[in-house]
Amino acid sequence: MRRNKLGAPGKGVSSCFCGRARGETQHSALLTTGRDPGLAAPPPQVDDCPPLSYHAVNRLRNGLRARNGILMRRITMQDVAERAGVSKATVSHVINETRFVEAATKSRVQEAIDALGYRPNVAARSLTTQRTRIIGLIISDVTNSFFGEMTRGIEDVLVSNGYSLMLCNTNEVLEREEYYIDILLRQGVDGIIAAAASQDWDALNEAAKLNIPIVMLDRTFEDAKSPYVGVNNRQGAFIGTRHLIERGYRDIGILSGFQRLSTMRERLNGYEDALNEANLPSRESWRVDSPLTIDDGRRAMVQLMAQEPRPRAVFICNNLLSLGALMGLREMNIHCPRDVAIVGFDDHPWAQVSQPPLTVVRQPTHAIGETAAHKVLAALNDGDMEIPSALFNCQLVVRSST
Amino acid sequence: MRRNKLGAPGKGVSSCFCGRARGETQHSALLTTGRDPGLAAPPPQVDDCPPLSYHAVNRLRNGLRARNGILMRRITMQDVAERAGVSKATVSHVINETRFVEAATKSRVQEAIDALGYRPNVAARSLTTQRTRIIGLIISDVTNSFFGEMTRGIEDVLVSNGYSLMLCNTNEVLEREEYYIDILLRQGVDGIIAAAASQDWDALNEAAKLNIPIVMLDRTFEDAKSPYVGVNNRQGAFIGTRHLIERGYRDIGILSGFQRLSTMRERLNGYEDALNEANLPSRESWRVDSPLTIDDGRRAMVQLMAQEPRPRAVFICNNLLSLGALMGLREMNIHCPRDVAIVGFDDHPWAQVSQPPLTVVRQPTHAIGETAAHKVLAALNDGDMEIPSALFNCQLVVRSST
DNA sequence: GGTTACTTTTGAATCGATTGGACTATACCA
DNA sequence: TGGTATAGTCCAATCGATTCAAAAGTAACC
Repeated sequence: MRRNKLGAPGKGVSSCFCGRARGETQHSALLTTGRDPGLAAPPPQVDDCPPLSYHAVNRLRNGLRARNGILMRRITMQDVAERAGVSKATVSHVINETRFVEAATKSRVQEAIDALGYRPNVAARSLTTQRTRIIGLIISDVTNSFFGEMTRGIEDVLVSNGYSLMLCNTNEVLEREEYYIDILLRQGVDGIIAAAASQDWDALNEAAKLNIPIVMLDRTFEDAKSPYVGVNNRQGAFIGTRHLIERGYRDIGILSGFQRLSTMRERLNGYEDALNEANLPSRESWRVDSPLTIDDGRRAMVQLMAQEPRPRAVFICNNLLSLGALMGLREMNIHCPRDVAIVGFDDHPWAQVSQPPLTVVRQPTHAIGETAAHKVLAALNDGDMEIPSALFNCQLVVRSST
Repeated sequence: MRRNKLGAPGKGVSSCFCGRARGETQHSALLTTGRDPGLAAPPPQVDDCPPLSYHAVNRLRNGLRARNGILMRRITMQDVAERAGVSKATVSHVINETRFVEAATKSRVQEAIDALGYRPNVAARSLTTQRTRIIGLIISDVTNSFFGEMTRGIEDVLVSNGYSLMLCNTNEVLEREEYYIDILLRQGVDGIIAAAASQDWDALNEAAKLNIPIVMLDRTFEDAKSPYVGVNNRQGAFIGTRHLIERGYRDIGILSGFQRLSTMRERLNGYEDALNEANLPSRESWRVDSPLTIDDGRRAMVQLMAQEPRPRAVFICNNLLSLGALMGLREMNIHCPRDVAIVGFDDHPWAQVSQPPLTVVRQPTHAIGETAAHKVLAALNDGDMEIPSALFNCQLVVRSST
């Protein structure tokens, strides 16, 4: 029992590190090493030192050594229990309020916690409780202000409920989405909020089988088995397009994203609803689909405006496309709104200072995020409750581009 | 040993759920419950069923029951081991490549993993390894495209190295920052990247004591003990201001953020460097500090332009302020660049389509994020290495506002 | 056949919490 | 006095992995 496991040459960790301090009064969490563990020469053996657990050794080797040379052993519940003179169980019950504990005991425990700066280990807790208090968020790109603002709304709600957010940007790449879902499941997230890149339930099904609540954000698809939070895209596109009609435009094109996204399909529908209502023809060649990036938007707008005849107004289905479209018009020296009017989808502060300030259909992004977060939490708190979807209405914000 | 712990009335969970399937050929992960666990009436007792662990019971009660009525027990390493006819240890070694395993054994294990759809439990792994492969990111607000883009850069690097990102928005509120740091430490993050709201090392010191690598993002402060990744703000402000001078402007004001942020102090310095170089006076009243929001920027700009005499050019220290400033000018009917020229800090696509398109000092946001991520990972991989700070240069992008 | 050396696999301890059941002490009542 | 109820704690099993030390198997050589 005397042999010191740290004595092996080459490890370079001082064998003076004797594991935890014993005795009631020694509760200092700071232990110092005499030598720099980075060096290769074996330290002198000190034999009246109990062996270290391999975990302790491992931690040492892995560098749990503060740069100032002071070692901080992790404070565990056991330390708190010893200092307070109670059992681990009691400490746990104080922390989680899972059982009644006498006031005097409770305050002794609390003092010990404060004095030692105890911080529960979430991994250990998760192992028993099977919950992590982490929610995974899958979106295409935080850089897109639309997703950025939703993310913010989600995070606000989560943090005020004691949950953390794990962020995953898929860039609309299916493989990346699948990869992330796998990662999130390994991490054991309690729930997932997803603006899915995929078009079916397959990728999310893994999560569903493990009964992890899922909330579909922004988009959904036919066979989705989860609540959906987003806007009424058809209504949004409808009011946007109708606004153009009311302003007297009759030749109205649409710059849309790929139709595999439910949002884009619905927006196209709303656009056509408005045209139909006004008995205006919908011209095939004025309907341009494009990937949802600024540059693709620019190209698509150029393509649209190069046509003969060309539309006098365009409904644009996404903020990145709008931005690109403005760039395209600038390139072609086409003036907006004189030569062509524009209504965009998604509002953002810059739309107020663009040339021209953009008329847009606004989505309540922050509220959508908040709602989505509330729904995952609701599902977590009551696993059996059917969580209804939430559909927000869009709002028309009229500026100078129409 | 025959009594069934699930028999307690009111729990409403079928006692037919007998824990894991035994025997070699039964490896189906799907177990069905006969009744809806949501109902209150106690199910009939089935006595030849071994007792469940209280954890199993707990999980059941907590609703690990897929909505389609199919229960999926979590697949553990033990299951894989049994199916492959080896021990847990061997499975672990196959997965982590920690020891040589014979090719035949290895492939048997791999088959079992695939067949069962085994997914390691990160919490359990973290408990022994003391690592989580999670990096915490503390920023003020993802909604700010500057942070959004850095976040993106960080996430890209992390994910391609098998790490996950936990996102924390502090809104520049100190308490929130402290709260988050505590949370991150409980979660046991491996490292932290922080655009700190605080002005000293206190908040981060907790993390430093636990020897968790920290990278300061965008800002730093005097006593910071960690590497810093950001831009040379002084140089950036210098070239921006000098550009104004070169364009012939002599009455140049500055719209800045609070001087407690290192970035803002440096930018003010750069601005003054440029004025000094040209022997231009720096007028106290043309130096306006403002909180970093769009609306505050608008107000500050209005205040600045209401002065008599007023500056003929303004250097603006942040993208939100620039946006607000443009709004303010629009309100006051002041034309840019005719009445006042503007150079902003931070570039963003909308700066190309604003009225007027903005001349800006651009920071390589994505690269900053990537570098920051690389630095935490480097610190993790070699705990003893001194990680140097990285300072990027800014780039002037001339558009029409000057 | 026995010893040694090496390869491959396994048993069991461990990480740091949670929690059901049991234990102890005191109070209350008959 | 003895039995029961209750309040307050504690013991020990458990979650699902990692990893040390050692066992089991195999080959080589005398």
